[in-house]
Amino acid sequence: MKLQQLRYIVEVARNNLNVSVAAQSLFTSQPGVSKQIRLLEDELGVEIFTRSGKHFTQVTPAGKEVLAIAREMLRQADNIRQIGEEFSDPRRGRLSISTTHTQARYRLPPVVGAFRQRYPDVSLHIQQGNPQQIAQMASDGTTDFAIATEAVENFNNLVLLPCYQWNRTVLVPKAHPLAQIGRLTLQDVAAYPIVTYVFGFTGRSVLDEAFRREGVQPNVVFTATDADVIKTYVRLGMGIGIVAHMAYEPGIDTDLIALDASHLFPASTTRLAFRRGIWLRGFMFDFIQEFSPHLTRERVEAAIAAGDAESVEAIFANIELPVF
Amino acid sequence: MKLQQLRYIVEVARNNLNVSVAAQSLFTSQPGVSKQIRLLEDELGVEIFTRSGKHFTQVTPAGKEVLAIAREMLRQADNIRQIGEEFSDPRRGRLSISTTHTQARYRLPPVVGAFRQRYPDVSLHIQQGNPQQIAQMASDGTTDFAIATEAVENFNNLVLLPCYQWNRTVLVPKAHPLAQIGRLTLQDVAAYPIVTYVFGFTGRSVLDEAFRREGVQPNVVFTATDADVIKTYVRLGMGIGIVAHMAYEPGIDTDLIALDASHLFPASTTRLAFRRGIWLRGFMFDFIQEFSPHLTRERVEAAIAAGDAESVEAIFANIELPVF
DNA sequence: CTCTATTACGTAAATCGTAACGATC
DNA sequence: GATCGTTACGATTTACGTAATAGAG
Repeated sequence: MKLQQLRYIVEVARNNLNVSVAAQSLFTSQPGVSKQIRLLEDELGVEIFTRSGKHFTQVTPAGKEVLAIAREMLRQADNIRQIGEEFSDPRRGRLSISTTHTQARYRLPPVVGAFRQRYPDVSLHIQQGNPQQIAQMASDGTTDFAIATEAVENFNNLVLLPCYQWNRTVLVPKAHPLAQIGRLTLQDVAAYPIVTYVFGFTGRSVLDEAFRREGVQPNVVFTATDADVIKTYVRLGMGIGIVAHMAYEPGIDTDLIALDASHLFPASTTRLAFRRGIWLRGFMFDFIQEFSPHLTRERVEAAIAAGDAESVEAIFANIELPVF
Repeated sequence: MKLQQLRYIVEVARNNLNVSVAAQSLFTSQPGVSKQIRLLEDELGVEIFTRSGKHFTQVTPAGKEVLAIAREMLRQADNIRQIGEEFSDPRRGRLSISTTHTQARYRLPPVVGAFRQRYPDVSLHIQQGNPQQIAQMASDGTTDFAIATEAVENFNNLVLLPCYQWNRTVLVPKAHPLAQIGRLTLQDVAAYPIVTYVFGFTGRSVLDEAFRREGVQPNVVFTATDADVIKTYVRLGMGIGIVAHMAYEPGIDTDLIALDASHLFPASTTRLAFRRGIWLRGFMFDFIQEFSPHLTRERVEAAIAAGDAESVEAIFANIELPVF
């Protein structure tokens, strides 16, 4: 059994059982992959894939189990490589993060700035996506970290770290009637057409739930995945915007009035997630703490050591999260 | 990085950093091992071992971390091999168990008999030892299962399955005065010299604790690690025996009287343990259930899936264990 | 002086790529 | 007929063993 062979079967499984495509993505020849898979199967005494003539048709039951362990082993091989890089040069490396527009646009810039100053030789890769994709990327190892408010809790191989809580703000043009009201009610908000996030993004479900609970029917006329687009349409007079508070930039959005809505909708919690079992480099711990000062290395390690989500919750039960 | 290289570094670490000895135990040449370790270190960019001249002196910090993961990977490679064997021939294989004399002598024989009948092609290897050694063997992979009453709970990489509870019996020769007493008290027992287990064996600590709590000073004149020896000395008139109830064999120990002591000492729980992360073959599940009928495959798998010892306890909280 | 790791080097084996083949859709 | 995996075969690389070398205790 060779690591190479495990790499081959995993890649073939990943590419819909197409050996040719797998070979290409492995930068090697197709017969080589074919041969090595056969050798592994001979050694183990079981077929990993079932063939019909010259085609791989499915993964055998034994193959399913072998693949699961093989994937785990390859991840551990990655971990060993990470250890090598960490100890040979702790200042150089790579950090990839999948996150939403809201985080990338409003919360991450100062964190990234400070981090880059401290670790100029660490290349940072930020990938945007919807919450589901973001969590998936961290879960399957495409990215190191996922930062999101939704969906991360649906993957049970992710370690979840609560980072901060945030509330919502209603944005209106200066001349809007609501700009004169002292304290908003849901009825006030529902009286006007609303521009806000698409479902599944940036706590949109919390919004819907709050209206539903009050028995108020909001008139959502336009949705977008990010606050920049929402603000644009608020400026066009299409309606009032409901966005995450951090999306309002005081020095820049001077033509808009931000009305606090923290009493109308429950706060949402943004979390940083990474796959259980990855080996975190020093600069990764530092990035986490830069993003959320209360997430010290000790606490993150405690969260990793904790088996299940409940034990992780317990670690952070007594820690007050910042609120934005 | 090759699995072979990982095997080499693990073996060198296991053999007090002596490459020559490690090479011997790997049935290969010493320069080969040396070379491969160098190649791995070059690839990773860190030294795994520190050298002073021509000697390996210690494991580097990076090496410690690499070794931990390497050991894990090699275990997973073993798991893959197990899967191969399971699916190519589920009836053939090997099962090794470390256990105490008490289990091997009184509890296991019928289980082993039934198991051998069902799986004649599975070779069974039973190793005896003291509870500490038994748990250690399962923990480091020397054996698949450990079956013991003590010590297994001290290794946090073991999955513990409660199998049954057992009480103690006082053994006396037929002519002994105690043979006339209806219901024993601790005072009755303490009135005579006692022959029982060595400390650390077969629930001896429970014994001591029960006497201490009652403020009674027992007169232990002879200790042994197994009931056969204890019975021999009881027969010689050296004292009364206190043994596990299952050590009294009605048809054979006809010259001894067994006096129930279940009300004097709390029951002890015997557990079956195996290292977290091993892949259990079908016959292993069957062996477990043969030993403890309530340990169905479903429950064992649930115990494996549970992260920590508390979650495992919860699974068996509502299950009544057999009492012997 | 002994023990131990490294270097040197030759041999054997494994890996990989190209080309040809055979089967499936 | 296009796609895809297997077989065949040759070339390169890699791994391993023996022998010689060099550093520590």
